[in-house]
Amino acid sequence: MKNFGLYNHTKIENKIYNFWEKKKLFKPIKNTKKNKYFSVVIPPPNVTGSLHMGHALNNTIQDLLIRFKRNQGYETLWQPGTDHAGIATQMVVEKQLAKKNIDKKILGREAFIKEIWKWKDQSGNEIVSQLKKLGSSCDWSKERFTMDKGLSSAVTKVFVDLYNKKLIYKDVKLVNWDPVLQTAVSDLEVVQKDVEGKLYYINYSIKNSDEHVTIATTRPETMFGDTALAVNPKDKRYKHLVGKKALIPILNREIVIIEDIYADPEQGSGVVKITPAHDFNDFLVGERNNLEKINIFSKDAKLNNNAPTSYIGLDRFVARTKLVEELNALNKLDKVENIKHAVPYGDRSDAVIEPYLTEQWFLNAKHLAKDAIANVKNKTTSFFPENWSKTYFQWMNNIQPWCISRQLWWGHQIPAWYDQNGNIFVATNKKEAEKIAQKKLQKKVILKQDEDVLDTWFSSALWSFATFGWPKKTYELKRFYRTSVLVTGFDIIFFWVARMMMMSLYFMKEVPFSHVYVHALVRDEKGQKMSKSKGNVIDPLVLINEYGADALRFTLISMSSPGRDVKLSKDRVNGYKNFATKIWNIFNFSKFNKTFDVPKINIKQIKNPVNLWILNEFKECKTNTNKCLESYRFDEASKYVYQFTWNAFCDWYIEFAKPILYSGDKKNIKELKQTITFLQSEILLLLHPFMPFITEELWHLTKFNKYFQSALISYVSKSKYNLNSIQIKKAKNINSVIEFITQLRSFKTSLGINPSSFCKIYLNDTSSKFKKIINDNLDIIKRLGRIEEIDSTQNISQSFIKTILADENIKIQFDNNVDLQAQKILQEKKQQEILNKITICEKKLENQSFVKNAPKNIVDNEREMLSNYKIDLEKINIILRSFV
RNA sequence: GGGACUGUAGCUCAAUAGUAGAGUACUGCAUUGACAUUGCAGGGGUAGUUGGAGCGUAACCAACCAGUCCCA
Repeated sequence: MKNFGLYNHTKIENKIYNFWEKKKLFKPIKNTKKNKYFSVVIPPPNVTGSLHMGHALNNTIQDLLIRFKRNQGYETLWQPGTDHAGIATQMVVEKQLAKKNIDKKILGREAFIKEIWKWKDQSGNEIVSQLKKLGSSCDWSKERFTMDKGLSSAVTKVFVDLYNKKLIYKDVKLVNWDPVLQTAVSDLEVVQKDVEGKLYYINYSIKNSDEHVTIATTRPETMFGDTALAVNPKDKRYKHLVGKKALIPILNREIVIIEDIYADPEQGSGVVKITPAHDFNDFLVGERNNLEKINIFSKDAKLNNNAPTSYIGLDRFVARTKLVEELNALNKLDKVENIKHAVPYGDRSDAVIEPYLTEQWFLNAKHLAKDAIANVKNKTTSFFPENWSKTYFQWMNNIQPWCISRQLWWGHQIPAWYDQNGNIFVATNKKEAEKIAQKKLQKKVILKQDEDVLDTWFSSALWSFATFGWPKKTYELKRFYRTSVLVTGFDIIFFWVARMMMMSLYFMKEVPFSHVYVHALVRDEKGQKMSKSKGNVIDPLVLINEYGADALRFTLISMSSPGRDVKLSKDRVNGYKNFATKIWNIFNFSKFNKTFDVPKINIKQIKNPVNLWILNEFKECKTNTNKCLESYRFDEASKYVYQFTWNAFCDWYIEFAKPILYSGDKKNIKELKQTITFLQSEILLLLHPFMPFITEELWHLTKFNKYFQSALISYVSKSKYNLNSIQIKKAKNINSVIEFITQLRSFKTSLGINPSSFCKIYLNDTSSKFKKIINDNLDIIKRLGRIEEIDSTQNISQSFIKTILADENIKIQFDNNVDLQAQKILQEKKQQEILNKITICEKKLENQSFVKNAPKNIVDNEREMLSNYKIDLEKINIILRSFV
């Protein structure tokens, strides 16, 4: 075969991934160096999930880092897994059963959970196969699940330990209650939405008085649970009412009028109704004033026996309508205003959340937060970008008790048992609980386990150490904890990062990760959040099919600027598909021209300036890329590799290489081939973390795998080189060559001369250094500059144009007639530009405070610039004079 | 209400306070030995506005304008 054919990502990607998996190349390769390890735990996607752009970005970045470190010889583990997503999963399976007309309540808890496991085994791992499409090099043999045996026993142990330390406790409190799912949810699972609503002004009459007060509420039905009215202690208007009784309309129950700072004199009438069982603020007022808490709802948010008879059993919104009508009829409704206000919704059910009084399990997060705050403050764990630590602190400093119980079936059932008297026994299993109970009560007791399960995030919080086998002292735990970096989105800093910090510090006595890299949200090209309802969702799998995983990865990486959202457009992805094609074709070029040699090189022996130049460029590129990857500047890193590969290597170096290749100079050709081959192997290595599929495929097609006895994914680079000073000088000369060629092309274009037409160049007015550079690289200059002849001796006297190229006075002769007027205008334009620069420089240098205050090197630099500009001006003036 | 962030070329974004850049789009030209998924060249900037500190600012400070997000 003459070449490798056309680039076709669909033919490559699955094949390569299967190869990696089959050869078990994602497994860590052990080494004995203490700190030469690199580990990442995956943010476990929901089992119900399917890959969206957020996942794609998140996992691309992790894979980039993992592959980068793996190629550097680190013992590298990317720990994968999924989470059981309590509510979401239960909902999915419930819906499936509903289709078959099966009610989960009739089915019963045990059978229902069996159904969920069945579903999980059949279709729960879609997300994993999608992660593979992206190229994720997780060690799948270590895949974990938050409900697997190991994690479940870790969860139990953690619960029992924290209970025994009194950090987990039961409490009757207001919680966010989801009346549709009929479970408590945490603050974080509640979304505040701004909606159009109504503010109802209701008159409460004062007992034994003609007076009444008006209170305003958005939820009038809660008045059945009122236990007080409050006024501000400083509010003189109502001083006379304090201590008196008011009557709840319709119900005619007496409630007391109290003073409390919560009442804001500026707000409405200044009187506020207090419903401690149905409002978080009122709850606190109730605690302060020893008010009764009257619950008026049942679990599904229908009114209970505490409401008037005609309201019992009505849904909260039906009751509201009925109540408003009745109040109006009784003349108790002062007015109704339309307002916009924030209403809490459940993020899963989209139901309006009710503050609801129940007994739940809580974790004393405030206690655990102390260490978690301190370790970020002292940078044991640092955030990238650093700014996100502020968000972390803000939440941690105001942290509330974490409600960890959920009234669901799917999840870790709480390891607490009750006897018939309601005594609680917390233990790792029923037998243990019985033992404890027996010891305590001195008799045999029948125990019943708590029906509730734990919040899914409770198990996720153990992810950073439980996935390594904790509490067993495994090799993984010893080697890979603490993990190197956590890659995550800012939206789960509270949900997950903060909670992992707390749990890990408590149980491992060490932070879970050294770095937290927080990446952005992926938006559409207009900067809008992707959402199904807007219909602007771009499916990563569609992009992978169309453009290839490599192209998608490179796009996401290159757009990950810190502090910016990723605005994704298909055009960009297509652009990087072109980049992949370019890479492919450069290897085709080599194959076609038989430039492949063994990728071995003795850098010290390299003499040709173009080879030295590209080696030097590569070295700089690699240094810069590595630096950027270490500091999480992925956008910059991708820029370096892109520019080197396309601009330096393909556009310039290969063009330089052609005249050598087609010459008969065997020695020169050999050196060239060595350089090309060496750099092609290095380019594949450099690009591998960004574009793993195409690079691995080419690594095999070139047989580099045979030579290096390793697949690219696990090849550890050892090449290190420095050019000596003579070599560097030669390499730098090529920059002058490039400058000369570029400016010559530009000059031709500006004169309207066909750039492909040939010209003659006379160098007799140029410096001897420049002459040498040109003569040393004559072939490539002639070819790339389309120059027929370069003469440095003759002084021609007619039909030439003078110009400045690469800061040198050059005479050029063209075959066809040249528009001298255009040339003159061009030079005059340049003259003006230089004059402007000279003016700016001079002004600066005339400014005494600049000369006095600015650092010496800056002032010197300015002086040098000025003198250079003056030289340039003189050169142009000579040229302009020749037109006269 | 509290907090965080952003405003630079048509678009997406860079740049230690010291000569404002890249990708892409656009315009023109090119095509026989890797590649039109290409090459070469070109135009395009009152740095959101206004003040202030500073020899000097896109960058620092303040206010305002516009927008995004988080918490309540």
